[in-house]
Amino acid sequence: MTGGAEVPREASVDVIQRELTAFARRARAAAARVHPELPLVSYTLLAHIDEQRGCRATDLAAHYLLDKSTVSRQVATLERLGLVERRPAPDDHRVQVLHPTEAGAQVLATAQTNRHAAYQERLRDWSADDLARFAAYLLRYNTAGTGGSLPTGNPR
Amino acid sequence: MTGGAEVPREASVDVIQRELTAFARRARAAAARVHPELPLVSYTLLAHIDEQRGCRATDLAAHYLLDKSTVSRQVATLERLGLVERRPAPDDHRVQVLHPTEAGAQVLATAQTNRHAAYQERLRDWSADDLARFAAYLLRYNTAGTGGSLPTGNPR
DNA sequence: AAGAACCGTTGTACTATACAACTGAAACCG
DNA sequence: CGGTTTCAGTTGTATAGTACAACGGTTCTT
Repeated sequence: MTGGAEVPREASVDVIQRELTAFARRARAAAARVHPELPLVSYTLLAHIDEQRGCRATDLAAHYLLDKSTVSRQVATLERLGLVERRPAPDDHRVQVLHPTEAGAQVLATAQTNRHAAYQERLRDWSADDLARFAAYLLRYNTAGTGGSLPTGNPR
Repeated sequence: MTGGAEVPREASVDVIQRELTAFARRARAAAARVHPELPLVSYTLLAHIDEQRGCRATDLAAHYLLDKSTVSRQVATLERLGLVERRPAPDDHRVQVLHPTEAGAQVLATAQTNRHAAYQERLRDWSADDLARFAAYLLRYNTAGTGGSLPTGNPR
């Protein structure tokens, strides 16, 4: 296998396409297993809010290619659950800055721990080198795609 | 960077987790761009039916970790669109074997071409070696996960 | 000050999905 | 053989997630 470029590009691209698709199909079910207590997308948004140390709904929409109405409702859910709070921006009354509450940070920490454990388990047999290379490839793949403007043409 | 196992496992697992998640989040939107004419999941199922040269609804459910009711409705949609047909299995009257129609095969071919082009474009700058290795890693990752029994605990 | 641009909410509609209850067919078993 | 269990698929019901469109405040631009 280490011979030298024996595998044609076409075939590799095919495999990548197929496997990434397969992954995506199952991601949802997998996510639900890891943190069943939180409505999945809400969790993702909460994580982003936390990472950013507070952000606006519009930022979330832009980052995840979601409609602002979708984000609005997700945030409303998170607020109802007491996981985020909205702080009106003093300088711009249109904006509300979102912050995780104490409870939100807690939930997030727990979920992250679980998820992390699941990944650790799944990748247990991998060598450190393989892990590093796989991570690098994924990073490369994803950042390459981020450039496109993506017309938000989701199914409706 | 090629020094030797400088990157700790933990960090790589983190990156893999984050990037795979990011990928999954965007997969749906991306899929819609590539073949907007077909309801996404229906497309996936149709592709599977085609690959298998005919299969049962139960097979689809098992393969994609979907409830049979979900598959039933998806198949119904595909049938309504004239993309698949059901042939009662002669030996077992419970079973209906699904086959793509002419039109179904056509739609599938077009969508696949588009999707393939999108992947080719995205992976244009990659060397054949990198593609092969990335493909191998994805395959390894996904097949490792397939073993688990996965209690189908999807969000509802 | 008028209009444009922006932020977020709400109304409406649709897809994807699950679980539960059901019908019909086949297999098992005593 | 006849009863029970198992299997395949459908339908009822409920929910998450999403989009688009229309709207009400806010801020910026000219």
